[in-house]
Amino acid sequence: MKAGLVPAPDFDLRMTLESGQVFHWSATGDVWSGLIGDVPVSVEQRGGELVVTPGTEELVTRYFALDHALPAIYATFPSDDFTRAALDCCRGIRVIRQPRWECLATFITSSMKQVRHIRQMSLALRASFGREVVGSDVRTYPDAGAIAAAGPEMLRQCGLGFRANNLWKTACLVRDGGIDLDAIAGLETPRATEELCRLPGVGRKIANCVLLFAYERLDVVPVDVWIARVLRGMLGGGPSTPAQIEEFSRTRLGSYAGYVQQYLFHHARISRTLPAK
DNA sequence: ACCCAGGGGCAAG
DNA sequence: CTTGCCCATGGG
Repeated sequence: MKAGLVPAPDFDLRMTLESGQVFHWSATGDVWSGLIGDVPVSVEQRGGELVVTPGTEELVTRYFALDHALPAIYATFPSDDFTRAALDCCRGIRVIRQPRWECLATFITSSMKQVRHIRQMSLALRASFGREVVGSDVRTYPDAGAIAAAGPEMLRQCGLGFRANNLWKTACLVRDGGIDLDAIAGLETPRATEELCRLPGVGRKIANCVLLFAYERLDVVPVDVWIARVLRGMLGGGPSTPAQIEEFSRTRLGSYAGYVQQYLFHHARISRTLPAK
């Protein structure tokens, strides 16, 4: 691999970073700057290659999951009109491999917030409680100890509202060993879900976000208001309870249902109009 | 002024 | 098993 060059077939950097998975990258022209963990990285896509900060090639490859065989994953997608439209629109989005705590904490703050607000809170938390990194405008995501030490009132000043208590309590549990985020990687998905749902502010939806984005459970589907709408459309009217929607997502979206979900989500969000039946 | 946002938790029916 | 309500904030 040439220094600073990373092969990136079947990849769309911009859409991946704008698809509501991570919230701390910023673009100047076509050059994206951010942190992968605590490593400052600059990334620019030129066709099927990425120009990256020299020395970060492997890190970038792993973070953006450039080893996922996208054509094979697409082959498992269902063939309905909704999914086809989403794929046409969003081809090249990859499900990023995120740091566990950063992902968990960020999605605890995400409840009943728009993507733009999640980004604001994330950047505020980083600015207030993260560590400065040479070569990066954005600070690291504060670890559990830093969030726990900050206390709920300080967290609320970052615009978290009622989410401040949940984030603080969860941070205390993580810091004090009440839960082991690394150990969850070794659990079967149902057990892992159960473990995550013990945490304050974590229910099925956020647990599924964390499992998909930080534990590489690519079959898991977080059902938010957008996905619920799309899946209701796929179901074709009638009464569709949350339980029915979950069931549908598990059984009808294939073995990479989490990938399908990510495409449906981003397509619905950017088109602002649900695909016609 | 009103409405909604990548929800969760708990009480009540 | 469902439905209703509250939590609190920012942006359209």
